[in-house]
Amino acid sequence: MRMSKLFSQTLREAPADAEMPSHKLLVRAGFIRQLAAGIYTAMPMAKRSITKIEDIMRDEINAIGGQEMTMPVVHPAEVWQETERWYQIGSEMGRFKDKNQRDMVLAMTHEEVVANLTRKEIHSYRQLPVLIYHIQTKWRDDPRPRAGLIRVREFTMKDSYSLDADWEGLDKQYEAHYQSYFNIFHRCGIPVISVKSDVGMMGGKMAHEYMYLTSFGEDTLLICDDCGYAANRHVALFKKETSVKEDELALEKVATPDSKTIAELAEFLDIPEAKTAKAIFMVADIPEGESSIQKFVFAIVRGDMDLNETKLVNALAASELRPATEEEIVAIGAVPGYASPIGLPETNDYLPVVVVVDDLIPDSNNLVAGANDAGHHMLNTNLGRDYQADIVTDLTAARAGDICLNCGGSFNEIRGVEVGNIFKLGTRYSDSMGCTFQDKDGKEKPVIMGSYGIGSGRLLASVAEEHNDDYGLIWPITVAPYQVHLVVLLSKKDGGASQEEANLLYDELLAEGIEVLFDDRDESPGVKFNDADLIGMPIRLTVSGRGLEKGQIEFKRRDQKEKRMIAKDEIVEAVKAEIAALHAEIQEKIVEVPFEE
RNA sequence: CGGGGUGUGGCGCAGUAGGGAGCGCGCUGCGUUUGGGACGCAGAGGUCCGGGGUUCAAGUCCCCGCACCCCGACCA
Repeated sequence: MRMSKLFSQTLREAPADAEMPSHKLLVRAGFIRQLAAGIYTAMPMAKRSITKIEDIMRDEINAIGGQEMTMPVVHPAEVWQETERWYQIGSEMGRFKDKNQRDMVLAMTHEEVVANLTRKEIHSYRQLPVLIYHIQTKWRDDPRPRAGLIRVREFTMKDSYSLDADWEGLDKQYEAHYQSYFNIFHRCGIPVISVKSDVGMMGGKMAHEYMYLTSFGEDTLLICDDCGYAANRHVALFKKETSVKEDELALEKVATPDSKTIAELAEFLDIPEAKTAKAIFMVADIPEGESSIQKFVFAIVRGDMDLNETKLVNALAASELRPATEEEIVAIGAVPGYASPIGLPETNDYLPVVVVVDDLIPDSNNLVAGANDAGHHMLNTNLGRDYQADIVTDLTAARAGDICLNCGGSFNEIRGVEVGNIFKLGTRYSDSMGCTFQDKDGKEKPVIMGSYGIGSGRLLASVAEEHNDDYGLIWPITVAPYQVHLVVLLSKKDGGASQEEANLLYDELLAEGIEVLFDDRDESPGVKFNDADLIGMPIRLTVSGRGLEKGQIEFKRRDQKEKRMIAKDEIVEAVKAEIAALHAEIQEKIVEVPFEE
């Protein structure tokens, strides 16, 4: 490709709205352009990289038996109603009506379509197992798109779906993906770890996320350096230090002016935060058949702990959970800032109340809690005696320094970007959509499903995030839009010899099947070199009068400082050898990763 | 959805006290230059986010919207 014809330009300065290095560089280098919040165009060079990433995905998924297809982006609402996700998912789902006023959905993912196909196509155990996949656009109207391509609303994802006759089959396909996903990320040049995750809106039995670790990541992970336990903060389990059980003391109401927060309260009473009970108020939607009921949730954790909302959602089997407003707190008869389940009216006109208590509370007695009276708290509150819980379960979020449940080591907290995930769906979709087959024994059984996704744009951004320096991007050979950046330095002195030589070399490289970006623009050397560094192709060749005097061409790897002068008639071979070497370097990173439950 | 911020040529920004729409880069033409974002000369390019209002006069003051960014919530 001649840069003089390339449909994209580099920018000297990044737009003010970019913060992450990958975002700034992808924009500056001319790879991406924004159309609206979370909606981007992939410019020609980004498109080439994405195609390479997707070809790696194809290669790996084909290798474990995948069959590529294409499923629609627009779905009739009916299939989403059948699985009830039409009702469970809120504003994140793109909905519109077609010209006949039929409800339609923009695909967020494709379980419904797969299930719809499965029930039509799969009738016998003889047709199983199956692995199908496609690479397709998704729309998720995220409340807060951010960080360039990392978190967007419209994106392309490779999603595969496994169909099996039994659970052992699912395990096999799940574990095959487990390794093949590592291969995909390693071939793209990024290190990842797998962590246990919440199943979220997908439903199902087991899930892993693949995390690319970076301080700019949006997910918080807890990692035990001792035993290797790694989990998303949403689900991380940890060993709670139980307090020594004390004798129950008498309930006592005390004045605690201006002590609305736990910190203020502990300070005022001069007690540790662990001796207080923190109440968090939420309103939950809990599905019941095709509709759902709202409940007011009173969540209680010890004052020194944080509520983990994912754990709360799972405990309630809620479809939505949001903080309660002050008005709502008042409406159930509690006093904001001084609320607790003690002395709440039995009934209220607003919503039914559910009290959910962390499993540390039954062992922690004589805690200070709100008195439901402005400026007052209760001393020595005890679960069971002073108030009752509807649910007692693990509700708290693990933090750095917490104790690993497996080995007693302590957790580190790190940030990561989720670049892929795998789910054991089980029969969640088969049951609701009636995907059954006749087994060997003649009985009708539900198809066992799994689903596995990787976003290609997010992966591209992660590669850019991993591979850059102060001057620009540094693409791994497997993902680079072009393998070689050919620069010609123009000079009138040489009578156009450099230009002529560069043209010849360009044609020769192309004839050898090498992908070349040729900077044939009438620009000064500084501009060309800076652009070459910014765009970041793995190999740079420079044709100039200076080198040609000795019959040589300059050769430089983007990820290395040294430059080499190579004889003109050896340059093509040298480039081919270096490309092979770069591939070999990537190849070394592709390793087997033992599957961990 | 809460909190914070920003909207002025393509990009980055300035715009004092309410009165002239500017600067740097980029872009066009001509010339000189050519190994790390060159130089000279001449140019083009603006609904100052939108809508109301105040005023003789609004980029600037007031009201109402919208968009985008950041933190949180949520989410793959």
